Amino acid sequence: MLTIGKLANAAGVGIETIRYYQQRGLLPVPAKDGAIRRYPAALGERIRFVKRAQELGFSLDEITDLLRLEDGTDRASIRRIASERARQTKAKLADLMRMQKALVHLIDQCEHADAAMPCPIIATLSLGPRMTGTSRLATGQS
Amino acid sequence: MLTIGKLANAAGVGIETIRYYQQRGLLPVPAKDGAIRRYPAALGERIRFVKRAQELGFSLDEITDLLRLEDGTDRASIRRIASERARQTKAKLADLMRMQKALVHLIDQCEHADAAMPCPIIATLSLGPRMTGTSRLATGQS
DNA sequence: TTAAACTCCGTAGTCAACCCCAGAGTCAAG
DNA sequence: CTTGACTCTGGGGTTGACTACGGAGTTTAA
Repeated sequence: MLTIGKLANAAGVGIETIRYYQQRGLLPVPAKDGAIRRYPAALGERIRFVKRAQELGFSLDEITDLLRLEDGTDRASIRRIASERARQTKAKLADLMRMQKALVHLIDQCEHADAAMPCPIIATLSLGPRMTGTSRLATGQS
Repeated sequence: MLTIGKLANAAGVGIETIRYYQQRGLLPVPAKDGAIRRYPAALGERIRFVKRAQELGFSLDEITDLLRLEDGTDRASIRRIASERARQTKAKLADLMRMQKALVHLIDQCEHADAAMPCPIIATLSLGPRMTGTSRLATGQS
């Protein structure tokens, strides 16, 4: 049994992260032992589960779902969550690739265009997207 | 000269977006004509400039800089901003590609693994990243 | 002329995933 | 028994790009 600080340290996160995960229902809030709560060391694994899932792009909401399926028996549900993530990652990839292509193209044009002309980057932004790909790019961030 | 509503409509944004851009210094605040401000129709172009730059992934801060270089004469500065954006986009692309690759791999494993075994997706998240790529993935979103 | 629609300005809320702080209490070492 | 490191609870702040709200004044169409 660890104090919250030791647990945080062992799992490589901040204390606030643990408290936040408790609020979100990702981690249990253990009963108090006196005035202070004691955490099973095994919770470190759970925290690392969350962190690893985050590295794959899962949101805490999705990870909450994954944790409910943690026994690994409902593979269809798990796959559904992972597939949805893969789908969204793929979409974002497509967006970014279009952006990257357009950027590289513009920079290249700017480098090789006549020095007397106004900058092709500004010109393109001013006049509208007559760029290499035409489809709508995501405006948002995420 | 347009009212703010007409300008917003013409530029395809909400009124609040215009006010926000004014706060950020992306758009001027015209003097009042009586109790109401009137906007030159040409500001629509400026708004569309911002929106197009956003589609390429530029932040409003970067766009503020681009607007200061709007005359297109300082091509080196413009290229520096665009190149930095291209660099970051590229980095994010690399991250996303690693994620995507890992996800697809896991989903595939889950689909083809012995039904008696626990789900490989959960197993991988539980045991640690022994995945196809080893480098650190961005934890954040953005 | 009166009602609807619009404008002004400022503030506050949204989303995600935390981080930081204050003040009081508590625990372990010396 | 004191000191200092830790914990508790509750709150607010951060980032980016907005969106929503409220109440008062104003303009415009019927």
